[in-house]
Amino acid sequence: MTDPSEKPSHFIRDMIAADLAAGKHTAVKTRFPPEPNGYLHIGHAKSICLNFGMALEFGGACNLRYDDTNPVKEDREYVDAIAEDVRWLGFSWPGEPCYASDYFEKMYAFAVELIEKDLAYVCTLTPEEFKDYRGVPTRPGKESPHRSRPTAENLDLFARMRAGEFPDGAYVLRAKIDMASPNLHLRDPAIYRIRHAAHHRTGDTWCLYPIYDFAHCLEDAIEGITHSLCTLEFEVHRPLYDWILQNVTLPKPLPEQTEFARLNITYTVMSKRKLLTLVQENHVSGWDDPRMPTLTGMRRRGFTPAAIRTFCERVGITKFNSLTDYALLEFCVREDLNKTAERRMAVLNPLKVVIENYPEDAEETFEAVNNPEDETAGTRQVPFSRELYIERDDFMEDPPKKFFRLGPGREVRLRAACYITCTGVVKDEQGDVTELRCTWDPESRGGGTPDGRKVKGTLHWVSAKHGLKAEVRLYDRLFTEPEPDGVDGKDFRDFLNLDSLQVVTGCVEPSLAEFAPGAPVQFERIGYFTPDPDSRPDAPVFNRTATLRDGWKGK
RNA sequence: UGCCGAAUGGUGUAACGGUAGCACAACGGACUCUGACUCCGUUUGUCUAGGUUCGAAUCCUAGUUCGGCAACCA
Repeated sequence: MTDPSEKPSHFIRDMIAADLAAGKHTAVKTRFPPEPNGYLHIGHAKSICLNFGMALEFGGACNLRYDDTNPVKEDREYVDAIAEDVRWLGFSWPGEPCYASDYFEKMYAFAVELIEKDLAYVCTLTPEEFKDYRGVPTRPGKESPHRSRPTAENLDLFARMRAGEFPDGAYVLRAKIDMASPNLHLRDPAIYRIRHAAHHRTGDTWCLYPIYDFAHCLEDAIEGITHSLCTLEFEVHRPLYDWILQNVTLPKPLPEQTEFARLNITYTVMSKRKLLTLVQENHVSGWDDPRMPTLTGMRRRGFTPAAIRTFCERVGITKFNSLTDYALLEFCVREDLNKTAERRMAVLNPLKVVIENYPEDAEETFEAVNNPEDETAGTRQVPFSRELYIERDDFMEDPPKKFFRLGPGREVRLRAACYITCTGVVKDEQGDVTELRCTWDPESRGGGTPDGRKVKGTLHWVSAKHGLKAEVRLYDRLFTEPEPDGVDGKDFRDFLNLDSLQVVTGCVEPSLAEFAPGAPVQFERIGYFTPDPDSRPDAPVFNRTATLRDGWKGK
């Protein structure tokens, strides 16, 4: 899929194609500019797929750039995790990642240029005064008394700000634009603030840091970005983005900012702040908790890069604030995993079955297909013996007509093995079923019989003697509300799903011990799983990625 | 009551003045050694009101609704 015409169009793809066709640019250059203050989530994946995707599609390049202009919030830990996540998603960037902090010296020079052009001034209003002077949307602001400070004095003060002569917050550099603008961002916005804080890369070199609006457009220009794609909340910043670029000396063409709607998915939250809260308050085990919408969490959960990329493509790119159904994400993983995951059998809620007419000490193996969707996946041998486990849900003592599974006197097929008929039910004092007595038909070895009789149900099973005990972590949506952060007067934590994690001990096919964390597997008739990093061959742990679709649902 | 932006089935998206299409979801059916997969079918839509036009989801006007913006955050 390298031909853009094969994909459904969206306005950004159309715009880039038009820009290229018009000769506005000779090559496309985009960037993905995360701030290293948290882990990447599925919302970032949309942006990553867009930015890297457009570059790939049009034969250009996309930079990974850390927008690290605020040392108090950023950390090295995040830098490494972000690069790993982008790579995992399947994208690469030219050379080393870029850092806004690499441009601090250049940015400083651009700030000096603005001062020299009388387009910036040092202001000593306190933050409270600053806010007061800015005014409100419906009323113009008023000009700072320092607005007319002479250029030489501005230059001197700005140099002394850099030299560390003043404490945090004492002075700020402001762009001189228009205090009466209906756009608040144009009312002489602050562009540099004093922060005596160690930066994760530049250390103590600086105590003066540029603010986003000033820094970001310059980062784009310095890197020769042609299309600066960001989310809708920056739409009102665009006039300032353009103003900065137009008022300093820069080669043309200048980068242009285009905004698109961020991703929202039902039953989850998508802000770094809220995700951080979940981590800090221990509602989840960490950023990589499989219930988190973070890429690291989804990876641990068993989501594949291909599934996430397909999802991002299907969600589309628009300027409309939408809420995408989690079911679409689930569909995308199932679609991918159905083709790639090997099948195995695992019983999550075991019910013992004794095959009365099967010799006590005998055992044999049956050949099972690893993946019906992929012949090259081959087959495996599955051990069978007199005592087995089946799923408790696959038996009903008094089943309704439409129940295809096991019941007294009923015959079913054991997947890849043989037919069995239930001949007796053993119960404990409470009357709960503890064991099933069955007989098998040796003629049905392999799953069919010479007389050609049909059975409606096929059950998965595990030989009691050969099966491995495994911890299985069943994950469900983290929230009970489709829009946990969209309910008036309620906090998103009010909607945490207390049953989002259920841990069971299952009995699994021996061959499952060989699976490595991240490797996808389908437990037949149950769902898609992957071993957790906690998993060990002698103590396997599986995370449920997604259930299988269930067309029966117990009706 | 300021500015910016957006409105197409339950959800997400396409159409670029010429038959409103696709996907997810839901429902029904076929197939089936996974009640999976696959296949077939059904239901549901252009925010409202005017206007331009042979013809409007698309262009114009007015309105309605929703989202964003008042960190020395990004």
